[in-house]
Amino acid sequence: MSNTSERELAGVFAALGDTTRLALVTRLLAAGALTATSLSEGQAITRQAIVKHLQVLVAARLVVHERHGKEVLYAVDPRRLEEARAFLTAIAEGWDKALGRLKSLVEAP
Amino acid sequence: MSNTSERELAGVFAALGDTTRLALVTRLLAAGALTATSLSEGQAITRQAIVKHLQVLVAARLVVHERHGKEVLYAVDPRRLEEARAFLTAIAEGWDKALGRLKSLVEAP
DNA sequence: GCCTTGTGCAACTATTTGGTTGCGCATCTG
DNA sequence: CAGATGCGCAACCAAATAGTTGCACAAGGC
Repeated sequence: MSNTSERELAGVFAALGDTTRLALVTRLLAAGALTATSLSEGQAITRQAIVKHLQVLVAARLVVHERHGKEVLYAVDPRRLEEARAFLTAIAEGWDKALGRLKSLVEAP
Repeated sequence: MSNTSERELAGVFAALGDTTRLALVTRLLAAGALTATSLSEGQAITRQAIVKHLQVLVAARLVVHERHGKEVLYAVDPRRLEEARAFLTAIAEGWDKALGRLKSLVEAP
C-alpha cells in the first residue's frame, strides 16, 4: 500500500519521537560527523545512553556510523529524513478534504 | 531555540512512530471522521487498544475528537502534520552540507 | 420500557525503553 | 613500553507502552 514500507516509516518517526534523539539529529546535522563521546560531553546523560540512542537512529537508518582509527564517527543520512518528509507531503493531498471535515465535525449532522 | 517547542515536536513524531497509529492516521485522513468502534471493526486488536492509541494521537494534538449524541467522532487535524513537515523542511537547509559530510566520511582524513 | 449499541473506566500483564554501572579490549601518544 | 583515551559488551533497574478483560453507564431504536 506504500513504496517505503509502513513499518520502516514508523521506525523513522519513532526514532525522531524522543527529545534526546531529535536533539542528536539536529546537532549532528549542524556540526557534521561526531563521536558518541564528544556528543555526550557536557551532557546530563551518560555516553552509553547516547550510544544506545545512536544505535536506534542507525537501526532506523537515519544515521550512518563509520569507524575511523580509534574513534567512531556518526553522521545523519539525509535521505531517510527526505523519505519521512515525502510521506507527510504525500498524504498532504488529503489535507484539504480533512480540513473540510474538521469544519463539518464542529457543525455536525 | 525553535518556534514549535522541541518537546511538542518529538511528541508528534512519537505519535506517528507506531504502525498502528500511523495506519489510524491514514485511515482517518482517507475516510474522514470515524468512531473508535468502526475503526476497530475487522481489526486484530481490541476497541480499547484503538481508543488508547487515539488518546495518544489526541494528546499529540494530531487528532480531534468530538462527541455527537451516542458516538464520538475522531478526525485528523492536518495542522499538526503540517508543523511536523515544516520542521523536516526547515532542517532540510542543512542537507546539502550533510551530504557533503557523508562523502568525506567515506573518504576520510 | 426494554434491548442494543457505543463509550468510559479500572485493574492487571508482558514487553520495550531509557537509563545506569562496571569492566575489558583496542588504539593512539609520549 | 606504559598510560591515556575511546569503544563495546553485559547485567541490571525503573518507568512507560501496548495490549488484554470485565463491567458499568448513557443514548437510541423499536
